[in-house]
Amino acid sequence: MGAVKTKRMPRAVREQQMLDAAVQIFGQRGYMAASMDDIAELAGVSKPLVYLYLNSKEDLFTACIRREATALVAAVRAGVVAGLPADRQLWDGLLAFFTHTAGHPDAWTVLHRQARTHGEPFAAEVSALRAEIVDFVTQLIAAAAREAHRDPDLPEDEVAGLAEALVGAAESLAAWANATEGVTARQTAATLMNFAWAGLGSLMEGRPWTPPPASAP
Amino acid sequence: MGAVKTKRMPRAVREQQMLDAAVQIFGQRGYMAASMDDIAELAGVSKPLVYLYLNSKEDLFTACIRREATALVAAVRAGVVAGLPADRQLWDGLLAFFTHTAGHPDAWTVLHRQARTHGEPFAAEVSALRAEIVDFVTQLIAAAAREAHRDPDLPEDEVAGLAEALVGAAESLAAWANATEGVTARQTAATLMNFAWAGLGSLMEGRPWTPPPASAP
Amino acid sequence: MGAVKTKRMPRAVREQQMLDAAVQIFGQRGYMAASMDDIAELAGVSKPLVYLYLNSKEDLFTACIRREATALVAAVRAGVVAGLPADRQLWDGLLAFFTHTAGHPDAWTVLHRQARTHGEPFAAEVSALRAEIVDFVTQLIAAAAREAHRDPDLPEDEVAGLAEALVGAAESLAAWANATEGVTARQTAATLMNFAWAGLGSLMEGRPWTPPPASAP
Amino acid sequence: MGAVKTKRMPRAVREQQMLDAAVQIFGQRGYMAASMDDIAELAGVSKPLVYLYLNSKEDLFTACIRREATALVAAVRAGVVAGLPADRQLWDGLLAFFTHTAGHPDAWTVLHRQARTHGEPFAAEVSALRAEIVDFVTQLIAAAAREAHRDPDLPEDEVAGLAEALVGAAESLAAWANATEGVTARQTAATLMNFAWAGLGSLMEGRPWTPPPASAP
DNA sequence: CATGAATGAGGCTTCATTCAT
DNA sequence: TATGAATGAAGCCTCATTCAT
Repeated sequence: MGAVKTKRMPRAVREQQMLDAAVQIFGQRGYMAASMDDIAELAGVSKPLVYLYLNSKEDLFTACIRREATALVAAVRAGVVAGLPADRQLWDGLLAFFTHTAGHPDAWTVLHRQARTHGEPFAAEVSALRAEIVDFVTQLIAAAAREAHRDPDLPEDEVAGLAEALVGAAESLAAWANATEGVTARQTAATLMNFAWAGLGSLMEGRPWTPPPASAP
Repeated sequence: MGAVKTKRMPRAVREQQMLDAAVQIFGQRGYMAASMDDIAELAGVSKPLVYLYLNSKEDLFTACIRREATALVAAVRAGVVAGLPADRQLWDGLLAFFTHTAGHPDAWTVLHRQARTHGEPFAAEVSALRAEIVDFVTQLIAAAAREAHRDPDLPEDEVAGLAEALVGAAESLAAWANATEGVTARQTAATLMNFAWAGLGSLMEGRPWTPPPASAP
Repeated sequence: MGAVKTKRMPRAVREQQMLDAAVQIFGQRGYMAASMDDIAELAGVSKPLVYLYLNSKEDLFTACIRREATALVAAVRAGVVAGLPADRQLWDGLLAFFTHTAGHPDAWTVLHRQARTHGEPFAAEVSALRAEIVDFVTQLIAAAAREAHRDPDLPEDEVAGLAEALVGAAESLAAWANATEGVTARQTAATLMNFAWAGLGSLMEGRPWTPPPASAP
Repeated sequence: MGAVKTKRMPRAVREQQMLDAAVQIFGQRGYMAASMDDIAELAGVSKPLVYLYLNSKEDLFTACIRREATALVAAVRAGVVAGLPADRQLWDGLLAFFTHTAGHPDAWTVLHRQARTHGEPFAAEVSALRAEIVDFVTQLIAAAAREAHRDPDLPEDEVAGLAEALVGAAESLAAWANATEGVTARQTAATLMNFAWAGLGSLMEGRPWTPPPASAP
């Protein structure tokens, strides 16, 4: 099922084939369990060529992360139109996000699970991606609050926390959706929008909620 | 750094030491990257003893998962008082959850990331844990709705979806809180409570949110 | 299925239990694949006791060989009555031999296969057994020839070769009979007696056979 | 002592070197006691190369058995000329057989002792070899009987039994000859030929032999 | 540009054997 | 007499990585 064995391709193309194979193997088997043999075979090239182009397993994995992170951010960016209202932008962003993760499940596994599961060279790569998305969501939430004329009373901390929670939920849902049969990206996005927008409180007459005081030790 | 090298301990004690070491190593390095050598050394015993008591790397990992899953469920149960109002129960549960995950970060990594990242013997172990917690949350949400006299109109599906999303967000936040300096369990719990209770929608005049129609392809 | 676990038995009895277990395990699994753990467990004692009584795996194996070799020789001796004609003695010996090997298949495996398969400490033990039996057969053949008044013309070398061939065939047949369902010791002995007595030549008018001259190199 | 260390040989050649080494080590030490390290060292290569070419200890052993079984059958076939009388064919076959086993003692040990001593993957391999030889001998015996005009009265069963016994004796003798100083293949073949042709009965007036009735228990 | 040949290092697992009680 | 606790050593196997062509 690997790439058709064609000889003498330009380097850029060969590299992409290798990355395709690597993402698939890394996503399905995990970083440590993936073997360079398997990747080379799936890519339809010999192992020394993989080393010639991509140096080492670590570099290869890093290249995968970078390529897929870039692609994911680009997909989300492409889905959002700048001038629209905040909730519409959030919806569009989520839809683009879940569409991309559903379309590239191995890539999402690599980014969400494998890269974070293994030590420092890789976790940092994903942090950039995540930071960018959290930042985008933070701005949307702030904008939404502004549009709703709630500007005076929204502490920056709380916005950041909400954004973090929303992104965390989205990440979780993306993995869950990929692992579950018959869930579309639209459905996943709608679930999260409902959760975020309506909340549980709205079920209960909107009365605000405050934590009880910490009990004495 | 490892356990003090004491000779001739009863089997039960040694087993716990081994599990302690294993959780730490598995949590920090991942299942595949963890070596039985390292675990044995950290536990202060020789490798054959680890095999004598715990059979194989796979069995050792499973034992870790089971022990930590049991401990986590027990901690959450212990934090919740049955008769109180639903929102208070949810708060108490979340607080206990985040307190436990913050106090046992390696254990949480093992449960949340490592066990899920590697195939079927392990994922199933965690599913039981997760199912139990989702169930608990589902009942709380239903109870909350009942308390708020919203009983007629809450489809079971929606409650289940909300519970899923809430648990997913909690899982993500636990990992995030462990990875972030200076975040207390109370803060993490409060963030999630706010997100879940107030929702984003309450920021915006409470108007319900509906997805736009899918654009033509 | 191991020996019933009874405490405080006299040493001699315990030792026999251990040897019983060892013969069974060595016979079924082979010397190298047999583990002292398995033997101790089957014998119903702890491993250190095995070492206390029998020193080492090598010594244990040697003890097995010696015990079984002695028993086999004794069985054959007991089956033969001194004064009878040579052919009757041979028959009785073979019958006793095949009866014993059929009744103690693991012991026969240990003697015939395992002991010879592994290096020098063990092969020597079995050689004594074999030498004794070959010698017995040699004398019988010589006696038979004498009874038949063929004394002048039977070179010692040829007698020895015939004895060797007969014993070899018997060893082979014992293993084959144990591995084959529904073959009795009598049948096995009869097969060999027929082969030895009648020979193939008797099928062909008894004309003697002589090797062709070696072809020039 | 090992093969001369020549680098970069074509795969087929290296594989034969490895099999040579494996047959020697397996034959001298036994399957379980042989270590892949020793085999690799004797072959003059690193262990991973052995695994790359031959997969596993089990596969390596099987490859040895197959190669040596094939070679032995080929040697016997080459020694026999089809048109000659049956006794001459049998003699030629035995001579070729004992010549080959004497020339390749380790190979014979592998086939006769090691392969049979260890369980099912291997025993089956040798059974094919044995079956082929038994078949060949069976036909020769039948042909000999026919040449001697004994066609009416030779039950198939008896022919088969005689062939079994003859082959068993040959196998035993081959091992014995290899273990005994100064015995040539010609001598071994002659011993067996005499035993088979003349029989012991011819020493004793040719009177047929019948077992005494079983004694009452 | 591309690869067949080759390996050092390390991981999982098991075993014979001993000590301290 | 008897054993639960413990380990040094070794074996099978795999992998990332490099040469020489």
